[in-house]
Amino acid sequence: MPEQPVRARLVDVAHAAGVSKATVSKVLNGRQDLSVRPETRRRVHEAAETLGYRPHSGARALAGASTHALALLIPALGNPTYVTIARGAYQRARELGYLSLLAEDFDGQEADDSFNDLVQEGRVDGLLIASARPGHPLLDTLSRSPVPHVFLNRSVEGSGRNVTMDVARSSVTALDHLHGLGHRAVGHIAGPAGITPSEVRKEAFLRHAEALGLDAAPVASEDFTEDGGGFAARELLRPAPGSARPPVTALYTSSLAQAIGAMAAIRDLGLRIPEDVSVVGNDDLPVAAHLHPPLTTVAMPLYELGTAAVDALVATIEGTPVGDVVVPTEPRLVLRGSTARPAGPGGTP
Amino acid sequence: MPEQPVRARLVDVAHAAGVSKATVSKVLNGRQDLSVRPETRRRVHEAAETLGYRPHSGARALAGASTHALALLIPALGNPTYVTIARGAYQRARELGYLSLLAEDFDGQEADDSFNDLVQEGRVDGLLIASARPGHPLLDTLSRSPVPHVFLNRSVEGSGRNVTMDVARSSVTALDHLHGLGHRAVGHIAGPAGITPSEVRKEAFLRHAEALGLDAAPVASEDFTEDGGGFAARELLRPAPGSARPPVTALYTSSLAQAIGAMAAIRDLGLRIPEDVSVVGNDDLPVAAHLHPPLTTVAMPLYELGTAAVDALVATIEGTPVGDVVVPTEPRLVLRGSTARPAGPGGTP
DNA sequence: CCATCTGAGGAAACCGGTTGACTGAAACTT
DNA sequence: AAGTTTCAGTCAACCGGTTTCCTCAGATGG
Repeated sequence: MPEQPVRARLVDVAHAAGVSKATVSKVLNGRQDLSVRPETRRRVHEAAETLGYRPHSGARALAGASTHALALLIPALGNPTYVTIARGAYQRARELGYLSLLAEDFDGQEADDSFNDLVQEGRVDGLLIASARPGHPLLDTLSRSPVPHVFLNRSVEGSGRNVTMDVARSSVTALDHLHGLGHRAVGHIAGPAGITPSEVRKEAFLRHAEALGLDAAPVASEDFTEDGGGFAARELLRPAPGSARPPVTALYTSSLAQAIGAMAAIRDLGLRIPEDVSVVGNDDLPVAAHLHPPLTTVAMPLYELGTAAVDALVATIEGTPVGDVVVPTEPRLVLRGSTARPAGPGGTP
Repeated sequence: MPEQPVRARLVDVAHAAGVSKATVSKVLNGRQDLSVRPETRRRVHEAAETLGYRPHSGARALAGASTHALALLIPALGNPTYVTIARGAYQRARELGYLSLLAEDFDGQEADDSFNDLVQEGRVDGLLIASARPGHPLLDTLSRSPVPHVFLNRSVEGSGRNVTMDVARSSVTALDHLHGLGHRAVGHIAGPAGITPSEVRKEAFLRHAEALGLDAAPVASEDFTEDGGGFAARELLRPAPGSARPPVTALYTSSLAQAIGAMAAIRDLGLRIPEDVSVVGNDDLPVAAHLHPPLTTVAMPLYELGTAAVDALVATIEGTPVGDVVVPTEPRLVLRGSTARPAGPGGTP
């Protein structure tokens, strides 16, 4: 039976290794302000190993050191985008000796619940915040409190703590694809106003649409949900007065959920995908391949966003903040069945 | 400025209220082994309030008391089923003065990572385990360790710690619906073998199929994923040698993801939903309404499962375990467009 | 009138780590 | 040979709570 029924404590390890608590603590934490013989060091590690020693996080935190825990605050658990981010964060945190916890920071919540529960009660050393939005009470709290934190995905201008992806590039990638297929009128279903990636994606879309010389590039802003996507799709596809056909031949959405909602709406309108309307979604998640038709998406480096955010946060915790970071991996187009050449006046191929 | 930049500690509250640390601790924890004047009690609460006092969880844990935190272990973050469960758990935990953390307990992980990180390091008082499966290393660890825990959704026979839903009833509900529409050959896409709700659902399906006198009730077991559902659907719909049409007119799936995969497969086979094949899924989540066609589901009381599990765990932590629990709320049929009368030899309506 | 009881609250040990100051021995200086 | 460094590690205070005895004043009892 290799494991003890009771937790091994620091003094147990010290006793087993024949040294003092202080020595064990310093050795295990790899402090260099102490000189130990290699042989002693080895004995300590060995004793810790065989006893299955794990430091009590509370005791550590109390003693002024770190809890070695971080928390990732996400706006909606149900949004699969964050699953990938969370996995990246968890994995990287583990590699750095931290534990990454997950908390939903939803709107209905009391102002600072998560902050109080996690930070005020001393459970974590820092926050990865993916739920920032203008006016979020948390932002105010943070400005008055010295807790290390970074913003990921949704950034806060001027904070110098933003970890983001090249969202503008994703609009360019999507538009290039549609343009290459022959589309000359493309609608964009954007996310809510005020949320950074929404804004950036939208502006990049408009800019690149102009650069490509598109005939039309209307935008509708809605929630990141299925309903939002459906609603926006109906708006963008409504024929102009006097016309019989929709003003655009393709839609590019801000989220995968919006794409799902948009596809349902398109069909409700009696239109076919991709024959009448092509659809490109953002974020490549497993479900995209199982839609009908399978959805062409722009795959964002979500996993890397998680790892990069942890790197930035840990650096901040350790006193060497790194400033704003943009994940270097470029968005990548994943081609599936929801996009095709438009059936223009020129005739179907 | 109502909030201090630095955390208020117990002694600060004590000082502000003009009493000792001991008194504050006892008053705030509502211990009755101490008699205090109502007026003193009021002063203490008031001081704690104005100082925004929050006890340091680590200090608490160290002093032998509880951390007031629980962890919910789920097998897959991406599975939206658990989102609803997690919300129920979080909310109920909060009402009981606990914090519910979320951890993914995935297969690729080192044997007992979550256990070590959360329990061994003293971060939580108990575990809500939704990721049990036969042979899971965690089960072994738990049997050697006295950590309070309950199993939810997936149960462990004989543990006396299972919190489940009336899964058998969901099969009955689904079958009754299909039978009522006139279906006489229904296939069931079950979950993996060995996982309790899968087994129970499958057996209830077979039993009730026999009770209804169905002509055929084949079952295919696959993963809870889209791919699993697609694979199983192809198998169940394969015409018998010498026949041209599928052997069943309806499919009942174990998970929502399976239903999505099955729908894609059905269409790939050139069949229509619901004209050729009706589909009923388990678990009613937002996306079900946005599929094409919208999916008829059996809504399980997931939120209640989360709250009930927390109730059971907290009871266990406080020394009064409650034994196995079945959530009383009954599964409910949510009628949408994926089910219809079968187009039998008797002709389409 | 002194002993006892009860109500209201306090003193201090303790939980398991971390950390800066300190010590004893050996090695090196001069 | 005495003083100074360096090495290798130890001591003990401290973090912020909880909990187990205590104490002390006033009320009660005989």
